[in-house]
Amino acid sequence: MNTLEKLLNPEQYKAVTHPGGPMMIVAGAGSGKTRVLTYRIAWLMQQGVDPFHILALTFTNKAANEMKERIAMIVGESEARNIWMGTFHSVFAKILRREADKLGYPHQFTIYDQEDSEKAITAVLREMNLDKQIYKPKQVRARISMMKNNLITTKVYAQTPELIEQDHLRRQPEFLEIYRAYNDKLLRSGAMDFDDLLLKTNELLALYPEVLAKYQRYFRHILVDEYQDTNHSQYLIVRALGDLHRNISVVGDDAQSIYSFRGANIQNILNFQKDYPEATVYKLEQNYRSTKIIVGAGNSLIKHNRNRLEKHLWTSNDEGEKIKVYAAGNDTEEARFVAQDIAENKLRNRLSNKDFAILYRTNSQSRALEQALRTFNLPYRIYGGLSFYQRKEIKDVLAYLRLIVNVKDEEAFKRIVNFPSRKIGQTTVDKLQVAARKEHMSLFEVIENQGVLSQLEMNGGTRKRLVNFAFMIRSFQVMAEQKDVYELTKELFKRTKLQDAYMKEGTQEGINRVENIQELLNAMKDFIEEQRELENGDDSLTAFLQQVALYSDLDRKDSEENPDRITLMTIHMAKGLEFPHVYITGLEENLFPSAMSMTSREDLEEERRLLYVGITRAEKKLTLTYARTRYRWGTLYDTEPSRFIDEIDDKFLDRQDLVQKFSGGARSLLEPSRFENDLPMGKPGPSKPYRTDIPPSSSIRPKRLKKLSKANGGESFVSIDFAEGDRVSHGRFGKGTVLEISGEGSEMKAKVKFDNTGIKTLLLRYAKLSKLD
DNA sequence: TCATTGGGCTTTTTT
DNA sequence: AGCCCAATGA
Repeated sequence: MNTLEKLLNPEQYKAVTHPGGPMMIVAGAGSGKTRVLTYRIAWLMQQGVDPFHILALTFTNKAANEMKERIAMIVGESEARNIWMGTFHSVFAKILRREADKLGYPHQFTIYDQEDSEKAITAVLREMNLDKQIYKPKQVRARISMMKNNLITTKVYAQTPELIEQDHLRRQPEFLEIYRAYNDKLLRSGAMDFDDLLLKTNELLALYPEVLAKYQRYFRHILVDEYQDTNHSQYLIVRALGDLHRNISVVGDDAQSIYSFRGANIQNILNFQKDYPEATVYKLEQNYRSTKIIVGAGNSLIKHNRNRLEKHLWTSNDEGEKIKVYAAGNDTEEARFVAQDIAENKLRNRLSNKDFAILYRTNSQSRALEQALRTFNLPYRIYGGLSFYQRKEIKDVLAYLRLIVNVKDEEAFKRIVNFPSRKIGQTTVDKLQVAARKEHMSLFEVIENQGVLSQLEMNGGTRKRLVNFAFMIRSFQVMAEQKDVYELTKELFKRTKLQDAYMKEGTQEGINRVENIQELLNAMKDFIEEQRELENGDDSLTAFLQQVALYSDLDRKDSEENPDRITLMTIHMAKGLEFPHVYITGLEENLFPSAMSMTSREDLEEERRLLYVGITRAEKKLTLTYARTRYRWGTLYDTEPSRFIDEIDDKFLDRQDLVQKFSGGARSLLEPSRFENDLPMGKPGPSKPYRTDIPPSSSIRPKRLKKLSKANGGESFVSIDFAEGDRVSHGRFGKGTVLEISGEGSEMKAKVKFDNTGIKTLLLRYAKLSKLD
């Protein structure tokens, strides 16, 4: 028996050493799917396959990085890093960048995120004089996205009478025209949206047989993780690229398909054997993650779905505790129960915060939970919602960089042309947009084109200011050739007076924004260092922007200061993760299952799979909660417990909700929970080991997230007293001596003379400064 | 052109 | 309740 055989169960072993040709691994939750993929890739390499010839597609960047690390431990770092591994989006963005000119795009094309796309659509509507009430930009974007994911280009669309008819029935007869204008705008902007990254890859492979042949020869082995969540566009790419060698391995679990709203097509996995008749199918049915109770509960729930592949998940793990079901009077109490339960559990069983996850259906549910956790001084980390790179101030700075890299980028242009104020208003931009469309140019080309610009009706001052703006961007371009991202951004920040613009607001928010930009600068430094450590690293501005565009909140590194935090996230984000103790909250009709999903069997089945994903995240103990009343849009609604609770076999459940008295809920309706305003800052107790430093503001979400990330810095450094003359050490600048301390609280700064790097003034809040004894 | 304010809309999930 | 945006006035 060889080593590999000892590490794997028989079925896993067979899959790992599958000789060649198409194969599908149907891998139940917690059955060692990642393990199999990892070993399979390592095994291939040990068989002599060159890492350059392996393409491994994952669902998140995080999954890709983790897998790479694990492979590196087996075959060595230098080999592992040459595997083509990443998300569909990032891998094909890279390939598209190489081949961009073939599609009429610049190599430096921008990637539009959802917000950019939506704004571009809004601009199209404005230019076309269409009513935003009838053509809701969000809806239009979603429909275009759906079309692109199914390879329905404007051309195909025009030839499909049913679609045109649909539009008339939907009272959106202009949809096709909007779709066209939007694409035209993207092209003129040298920009692709997320869906384009896949669609254009398909176009590239279809239009250029020699390019297809090149990559077909190149990728001798293709592995796809989370195959149940691939959409048609992704499916076609895999099929095209794999057609020569036919070494396609797909791994997935139809019971965990939860992304149909994003175009994912569960049929891809259900039909794999039809697509590849010679395919071998392996089934991983032993669960190594969870207790018998949890596995059993998951099975009993998913049984209610009709559309699925036959398999039976089992485990030899302990029986475990029954799943507690708790009903709270309202959402605040639900949150309080969860927080209290975690606090007790932690003490009783000597657990860490990171052993717990609180999952929910919608991001908006996180608010109440956050507040409750703060009340109990439990440190937590929220994933999702607005990621760092989606914040206004960050996008502002990035817009400058985007424009420097690609002057055609229209969304970037509009974002900053008048920020900080240059007295270039909407009216002027409208005129530019009209001209750009007419001349088939980008906005930037218009303002640099004397002929076109002089035709426009505007006063000389405005025209001059536009020319100045163009000149400034051009001068930054020159600067970008000599400086790295970090240096460039610092200089840019200074010259554009962006800082003043934020500070001028005179609000805490303005200060926070400047701090966030400081954090962005740190991220840039990290990026540069990281890339320079790599042999074939790329620390260019374009590379940075690309990474940032495809960055997801899950990719965010754990804070170094306090990684021990409770995880809060949507179930969607939790896919692929596991935690000893899991709470799933808000199990109510119309919330989970969502009200939007109750019209069709397919949608309802997807909601059920979603809960299945949630349940199977738990290793040891699972708790399900719901609230009898819940605030939605500011009004209190009565709720019904989710039908899914009753679908789980009763023998796995501890139905505390049925024995609870009704008192809690009813009273709390009359008087607001006494915990509501009882926040840690209000009464700072004597011993609060988990102080998270979050103010009890009723502030908006981004601000709160921001404070959370800031809290890391605060926590470990606020307590450190620096004094003049102290010897200190800094991660980047090395050792030095404190010359001066100024400012107070979060604004406290230290002027430090570093032995090798000179004098720097650091904001103690985020400077990674430590005291040397 | 810019700042303020009230009305309307929102919450399904995300690379 | 909170966010975005259009309308309004300076």
